[in-house]
Amino acid sequence: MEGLRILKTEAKEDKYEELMELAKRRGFFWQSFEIYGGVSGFYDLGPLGTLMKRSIIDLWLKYFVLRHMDLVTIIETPVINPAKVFKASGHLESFTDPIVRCEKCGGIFRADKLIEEKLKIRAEGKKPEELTQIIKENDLRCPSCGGPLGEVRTFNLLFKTTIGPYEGNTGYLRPETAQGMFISFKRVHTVMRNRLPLGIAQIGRVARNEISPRQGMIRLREFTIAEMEFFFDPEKPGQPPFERISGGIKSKLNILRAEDRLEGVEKPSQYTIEEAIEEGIVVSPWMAYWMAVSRDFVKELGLSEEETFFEEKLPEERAHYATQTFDQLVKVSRWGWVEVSGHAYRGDYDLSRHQKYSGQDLTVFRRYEKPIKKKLKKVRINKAIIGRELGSDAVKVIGALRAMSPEEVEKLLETPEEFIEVEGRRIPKDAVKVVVQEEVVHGEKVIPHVVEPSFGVERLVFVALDKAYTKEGDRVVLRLPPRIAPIKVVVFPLVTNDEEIVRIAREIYERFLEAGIAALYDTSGAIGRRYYRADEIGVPYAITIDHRSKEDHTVTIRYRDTREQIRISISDVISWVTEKVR
RNA sequence: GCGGCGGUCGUCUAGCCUGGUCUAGGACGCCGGCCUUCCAAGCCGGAGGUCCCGGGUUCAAAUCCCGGCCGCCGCACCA
Repeated sequence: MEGLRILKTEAKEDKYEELMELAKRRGFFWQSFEIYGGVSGFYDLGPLGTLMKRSIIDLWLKYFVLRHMDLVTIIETPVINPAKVFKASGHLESFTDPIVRCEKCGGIFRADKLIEEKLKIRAEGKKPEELTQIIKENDLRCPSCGGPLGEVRTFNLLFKTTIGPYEGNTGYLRPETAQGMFISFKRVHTVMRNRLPLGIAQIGRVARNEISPRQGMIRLREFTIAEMEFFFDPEKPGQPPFERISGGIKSKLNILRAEDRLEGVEKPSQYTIEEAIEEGIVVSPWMAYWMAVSRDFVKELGLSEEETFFEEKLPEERAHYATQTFDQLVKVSRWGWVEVSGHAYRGDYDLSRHQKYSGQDLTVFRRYEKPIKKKLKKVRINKAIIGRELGSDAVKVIGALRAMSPEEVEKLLETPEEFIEVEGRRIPKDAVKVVVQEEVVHGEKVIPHVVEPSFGVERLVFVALDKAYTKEGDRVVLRLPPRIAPIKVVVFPLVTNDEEIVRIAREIYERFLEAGIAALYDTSGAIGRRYYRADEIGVPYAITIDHRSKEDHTVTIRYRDTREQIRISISDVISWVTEKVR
């Protein structure tokens, strides 16, 4: 991670402290359980943070679901899952890290990694006791101080609970929403009239028992994920609707490839989506497509194209289910590049595993373009003849004949005799025939492949705030894009000792509320102070009612970012703002 | 988990080293009133503090000691 460290120092201006102070003071977010001293890895969203998060989720829905209603649908599934689910998904196995602690310096190490590195033997998947023994037998020491190592113990990142009053009935909180989509895939696929390709989206809370979460809102133990499992036929994936993304298939993605990273390259290169697909940089056209959608989506949060890129993960960095993974990184002031979304090619891993563990058929039917005619040999048994000849033994003999393949029966029939012998009984040759039959096959069963774009929503909130936070001298302005601003508009009477001005202001404010626009009404202090207050929480538009409003029924609209003002008829104000923030 | 630094009204902070003068001071913000002025910080008044938590030392603890929690930085960890 040498690269990351270098990039980290690049981010000079550290507005983190100021931003966190603002977030707390004005009510975007703060650490949870404050009155009990706080618990790391948990954050409350305040009034403004909650509204902002909802706006971001709406925007995500617009990009990933509503704009793709012909391809994508959305569901909600439980946070608590029975143990079976994560046995099947591999999380119970792979989400558990064996760790060992140095008794001298207290350093913590992945036990299996340590053994593999030092002894060059495979240690993955071994039990903690076995690992402890290997360490003892080979006298492995602490790699940083040389001290003795303790017992190997496991650490599982899944939160455990009990379902109902039965102790043995273990449940876990989901670490991703994905399993819900896999488990309900068949049902949704049916509901969607067997559509394929088919995206199933879900926005929901997940929990990961991180060892030591830091970095505030960036690494949480409980957070919201917005993700989609996009299912398609690997042989006939279909054509993604590239015309729906900004710039189409010729538009560019910033990608840092794994092979380049291994050679020490730290800067991403630009590839057109077409190139990325044709040159196999991204293994699936659909994966490239959703990466492009993600690029467009993140841009709407206020980040420029230079401030986001896709980093391909190295094999050892990938999750157990993925064959190719890209992280979408975004530049923030304090930590440099931060992951906001993951793009994994999950293949048929999840559906295959659930098919195996549940015993249910999770395949879809791939219809051939033209039905295929197949010539098949079949055994024809004349039960009447056998019945007449053998009486009560007939059932046994017929059963035996059925169990034989056509080829075996053909062999029996090769005898020169007039009869054949089955189960010790003779039956006439003409009771059994092998015929060649033509059958029409319309298709076959296949397990779809899956690509998954997955966003951490709280990170998006933080990243957007971090980007939006700017200062003009001492003046703080949150330059949030209007669509994700928690408060869309604020209404000010220029003065409060003029009844008519106040009345008009009040009336306009009421109309905003009626229209469902998040609006504020502020009369406290001088007008300049009120503008400042609004700028600080990112309200993009301020409506001021002044003396002229009484005469010509116009008001001013002030733009947050430029402080410019335009005059507009009162009758147009609501629709003007609505248009801008939708 | 380890090491370093830190935790005082809503926010930022003074005080801590050198225990008592702290009934914990200030600024901003907030609330009420005055003023009415288009880019915050005019006037008057007010509310607001478990000095992170627990224990110890002491006649006396925001202040010293121990343990814990939380935050930041570094190391480790981050399917």
